[in-house]
Amino acid sequence: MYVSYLLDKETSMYPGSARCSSNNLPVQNFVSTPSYPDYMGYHHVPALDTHGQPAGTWGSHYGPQREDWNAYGPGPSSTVAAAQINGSSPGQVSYASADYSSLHPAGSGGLPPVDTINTQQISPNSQRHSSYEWMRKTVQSTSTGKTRTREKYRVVYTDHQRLELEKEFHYNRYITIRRKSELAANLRLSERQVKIWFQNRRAKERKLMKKKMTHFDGSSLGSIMGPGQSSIAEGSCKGVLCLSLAEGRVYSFSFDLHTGSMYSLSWTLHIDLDK
DNA sequence: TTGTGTTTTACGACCTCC
DNA sequence: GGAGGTCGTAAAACACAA
Repeated sequence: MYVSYLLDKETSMYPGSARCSSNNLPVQNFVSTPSYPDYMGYHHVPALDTHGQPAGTWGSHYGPQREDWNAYGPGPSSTVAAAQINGSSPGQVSYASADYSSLHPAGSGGLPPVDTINTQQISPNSQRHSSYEWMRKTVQSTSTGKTRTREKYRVVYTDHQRLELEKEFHYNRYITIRRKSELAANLRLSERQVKIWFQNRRAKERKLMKKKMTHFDGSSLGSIMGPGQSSIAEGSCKGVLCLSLAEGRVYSFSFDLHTGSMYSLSWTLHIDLDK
């Protein structure tokens, strides 16, 4: 098990999204990249790769929940529970998907009938969606043949869906086919939606990292450095040094060569508690 | 309230890999 | 050839200042 500690003296460098300020569940503020500046260095833990197991909770997959996530209430303890508490909006419920249909054949006992779910019970966001009948089917919206929903083409995922996706992403930036299937079933999304969400999430991370690097010295460092590597941006007085001082411990220092003093310090510590 | 900028879903084009 | 990757982009959803 890895424990990651993050210290960032320049918090302004990684402002959290204020997007959810009106929500009770500011999901992105604790799981998005800004909160994990060393996301790219997050190590996959094979020992915990129990993705082949039946879909369960974050806890069962990854051990104890992060304290940060407690505010979001207990995670689903089973597929059914997930469906019951994920606050699936009418939008998700009604989403027409071949993947979803294959996972949830009519009459199967896995999930309660859509109509029996109180879709307003968990997510504050759900209140935003009054009616999504338009999502029941897609139409060829344009002469180009593009498949779009009748009037709109994008649903807003519930906080719970985002949370679970973020947790999965935090664990592994690339989702396995099996895990994708489980997650899709748990969150009542199609596998395609999960796949695209991960693609978009990786794109977001790259964007943030690029932004971070640009902010760092006014020019891109070009790549993410691994342990033992260092880099000084050309024409810049600032640099970054990544050191692997001890097995399992990675320190990343940012410094200002102009003054010779640290202008900021951030480090990440990975400890393999199983060793 | 409204205008504007940002973020979030979703898609198409193109590429690589098996 | 299909699946899944990145990249770029459209448009809805959202936040927030004026």
